[in-house]
Amino acid sequence: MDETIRILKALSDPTRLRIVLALSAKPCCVCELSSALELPQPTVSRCLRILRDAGVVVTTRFGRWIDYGINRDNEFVASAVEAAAKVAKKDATSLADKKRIRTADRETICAK
Amino acid sequence: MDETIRILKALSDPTRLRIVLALSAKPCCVCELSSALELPQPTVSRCLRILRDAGVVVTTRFGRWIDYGINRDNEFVASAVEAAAKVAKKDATSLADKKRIRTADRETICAK
DNA sequence: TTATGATATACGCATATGCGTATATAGAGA
DNA sequence: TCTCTATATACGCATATGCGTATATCATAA
Repeated sequence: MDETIRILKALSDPTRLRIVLALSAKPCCVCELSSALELPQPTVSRCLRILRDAGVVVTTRFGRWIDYGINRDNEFVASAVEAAAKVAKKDATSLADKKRIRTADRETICAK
Repeated sequence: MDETIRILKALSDPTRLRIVLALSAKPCCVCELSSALELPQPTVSRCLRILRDAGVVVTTRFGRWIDYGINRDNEFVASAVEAAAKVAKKDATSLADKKRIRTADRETICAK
């Protein structure tokens, strides 16, 4: 139950839920999120740390980047994210975020 | 999305989730919850206020008591509670709570 | 092995949260 | 209408949380 609370707590912050919903569209790295959601890099990094500690997201390294993705292996996470994504289909911010995430290209973003 | 955040925030507290899981077994009043979960009455009342404001629970008056129940009309609430209940099936506290809730009798509790 | 760049952490601050204790309110029943 | 009692709120306190700014870390690519 403690784990469930930690997951709910992690999801119950606007910035973090925004990130989670973006990740549910496509796994991506800190810089892509930071760019697409227009959030400072430390903010994104901190949010992801909390989400990771709670077991909401998992990481995979791809060369110089670390990809974050939804931890669908966790049943509770999977159903909670799915339920939230359903609601988010009517949310302008989330829709715009997803669009920008899909077209985000880290080669371009990071080469600056 | 704001509503979703409010629901998640309301659920992401141990005491409140405990109450919600108990209510998912049987709608009941403040004094029954207070007695069955062994929590001070103001604590239960405050928790229920927050859950109600968030739209997680709804109230019905029955004579001198006010029954609180899960607001299953809200899709997100319904799926979140269902998912949490699934996890709670393996939780000792929650199982014990439910058992006490089912046998709780407010006539006895309140007549003291 | 070193430099670069992606990611993570530290620190400080303002705000939010949860609870215990005491007290108020409001509706049912007489 | 008045009383009783189930429920709600007030207040104070200790703790937790989120973010901006600055800086540290560390794996990769050269």
